[in-house]
Amino acid sequence: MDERKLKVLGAVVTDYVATREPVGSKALVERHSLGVSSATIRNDMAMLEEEGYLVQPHTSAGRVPTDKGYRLFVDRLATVKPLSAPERRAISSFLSGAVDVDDMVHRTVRLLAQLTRQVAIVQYPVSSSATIRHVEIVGLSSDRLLVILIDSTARIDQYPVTLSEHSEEELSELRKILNSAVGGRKPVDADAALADLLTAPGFDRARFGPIVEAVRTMLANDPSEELVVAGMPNLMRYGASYETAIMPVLDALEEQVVLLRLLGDAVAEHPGEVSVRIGQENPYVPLHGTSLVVSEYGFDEVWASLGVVGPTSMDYPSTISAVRAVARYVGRFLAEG
Amino acid sequence: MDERKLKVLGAVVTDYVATREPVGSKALVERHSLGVSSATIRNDMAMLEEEGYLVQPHTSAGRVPTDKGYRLFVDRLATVKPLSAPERRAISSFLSGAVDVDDMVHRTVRLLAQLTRQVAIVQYPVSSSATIRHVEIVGLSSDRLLVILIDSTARIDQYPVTLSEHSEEELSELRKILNSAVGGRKPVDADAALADLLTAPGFDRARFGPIVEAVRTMLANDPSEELVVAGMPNLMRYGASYETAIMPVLDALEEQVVLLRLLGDAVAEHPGEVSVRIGQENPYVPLHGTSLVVSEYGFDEVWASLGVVGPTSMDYPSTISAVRAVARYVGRFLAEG
DNA sequence: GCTGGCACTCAATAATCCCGAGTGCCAAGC
DNA sequence: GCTTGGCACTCGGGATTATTGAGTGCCAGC
Repeated sequence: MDERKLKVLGAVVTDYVATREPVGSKALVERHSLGVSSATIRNDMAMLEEEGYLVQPHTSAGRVPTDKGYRLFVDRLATVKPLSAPERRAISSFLSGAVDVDDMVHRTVRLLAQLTRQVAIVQYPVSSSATIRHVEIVGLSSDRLLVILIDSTARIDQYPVTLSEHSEEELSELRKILNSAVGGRKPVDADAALADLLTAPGFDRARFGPIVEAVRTMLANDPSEELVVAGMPNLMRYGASYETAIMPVLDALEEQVVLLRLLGDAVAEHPGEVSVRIGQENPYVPLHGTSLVVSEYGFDEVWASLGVVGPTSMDYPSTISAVRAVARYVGRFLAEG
Repeated sequence: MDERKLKVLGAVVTDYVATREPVGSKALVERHSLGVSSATIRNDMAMLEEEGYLVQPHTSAGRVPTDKGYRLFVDRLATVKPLSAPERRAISSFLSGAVDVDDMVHRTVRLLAQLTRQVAIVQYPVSSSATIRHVEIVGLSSDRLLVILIDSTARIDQYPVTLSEHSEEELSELRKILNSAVGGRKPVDADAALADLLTAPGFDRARFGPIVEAVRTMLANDPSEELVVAGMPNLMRYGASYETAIMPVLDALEEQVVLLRLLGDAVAEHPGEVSVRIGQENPYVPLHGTSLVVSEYGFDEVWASLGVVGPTSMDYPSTISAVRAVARYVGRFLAEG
């Protein structure tokens, strides 16, 4: 592809993203030093349109990039736009205040939404090597208990159980049994151990079964299937119409399953780097009008993904670098514990 | 005030809420059986306008209720609109699935947003009689500990602490000390007990001080200052302009302090019932274009508030009864544990 | 292969017209 | 003294038309 044509495409994308209005040949030569006249640019643009990188909303209007155009722009033109020093500081200080993983995820998603001014999504980090650290049983009242599960990544889960007439000794005994059954094990193994325990001779299943089941329920909770979303108000920033642009995104955001698959797919395609899905490249039809910018994050055996959803006419260089930077910082933060 | 004039005001409010368009005398006699002619209605409407209950957006247009008009409507006319059976079932089943307080708050706020199709806000319930139930210390790795605090309402808080070279015996000992210091106590008393503990002879402050401080930090976390918001997308439902209607609400929702005060004020004014703040009655200026419908909820010594924010032209009867119903159901749910 | 020139297109803006919903007022009627 | 039908009047908003100008494609000349 012609050197100048690439430059023209880049200029069209940049201007369109900035103004959100079709850009014409004259405006282009004025705003960019292309060294040729507008007539030449017109010819180039006509060719770019033939090749499917640009379209005219209507005759006698400027050009707008197509998904294909954005794609080429992202692949060949988008130079990484380094974050400003204040932005780096903001990321760093925002995240360093996090007190636990839960807090970190929430801080991250808000940070990302604020940085990119778009809708941000963060998946809970999941450690393939997480092990159960402790099971605790606490009496709340005469017949209500709270069963608590803690894993090596400081994740805590709780589940209420009703059990009449229990003594502190009983609970203490049960606590020991449970901890020796699941302590240090991975969730799957711990679950198997509990299944064995239920049928073990001498175990009072009728009485303590519910507690064991509570633990098994919590073991089955997979944090990697949780995600947090922020920045929905940013959707309104674009004058986009409710029907065509906002509703589909809102719907998609409700469907955690869909989002998880989208994130997973994107990450799988370009592991280790920021991956971009533009408009129709998206496997989920209602989001054909929007783009995803996704990255995985984590360290060692703890990995998950994060990203943003926005209009195809987003500022890719900035968004990509923001997503990348946040992913790196969060990874580093996780590594430091 | 004249019987018929009240009826006219009510009809104007109802029609305006339904259509969002100024309502005229003719449409009024057609849609409501008022038993008089449009000319008479015109006279009544002119008087209502003089008295400040209605306004004309411009000459030769229908009338629109003022804040004062809505106020009279709410105070004197709004008959409680009972919820439909399906709605009751929805509330009941939606809430009964809640597994703990945290879950319940989230379910409640989503339920309320869905029911009223507006932005819902729920404050975390706070029990003035909550007592500390248990302190647990769990080792995560050789130098990382997790300190966990559980109270009688099943609320769990966690805090990470770094402590090199600790033995299981040490921790066990410390656990006993801490639990006997705070167990069964209210947060304030527990905090005092820990303050004493820190200066007690024989306590290795240099070594265990950070753990005690972690507990004290958690004791200071006041859940009543937390709130959850849902239904922001509903803001877009009204064709309201971004600048005048949406931005102020979004801003307000970011300011937890403001929201807490608004909820508190509203509840304080009408304890025990649903209170309504219409437009300019609102002490917070940016929300002068919106109304709040708020109720307290809880049982015994556990109380908090919940409510919705919406345009002044909301459907007050439905909204009020939805808020009331949800508040009652949640209160009942809390009472049942 | 680039450029200036030129005729052409067409969305968006402005200008204009027109309609009818809605009003206020009044005189007549119950 | 209310209520009512009648009537002249107002004026926002929708439809229609005119105007503008940014932008294009094409072409002949450099």
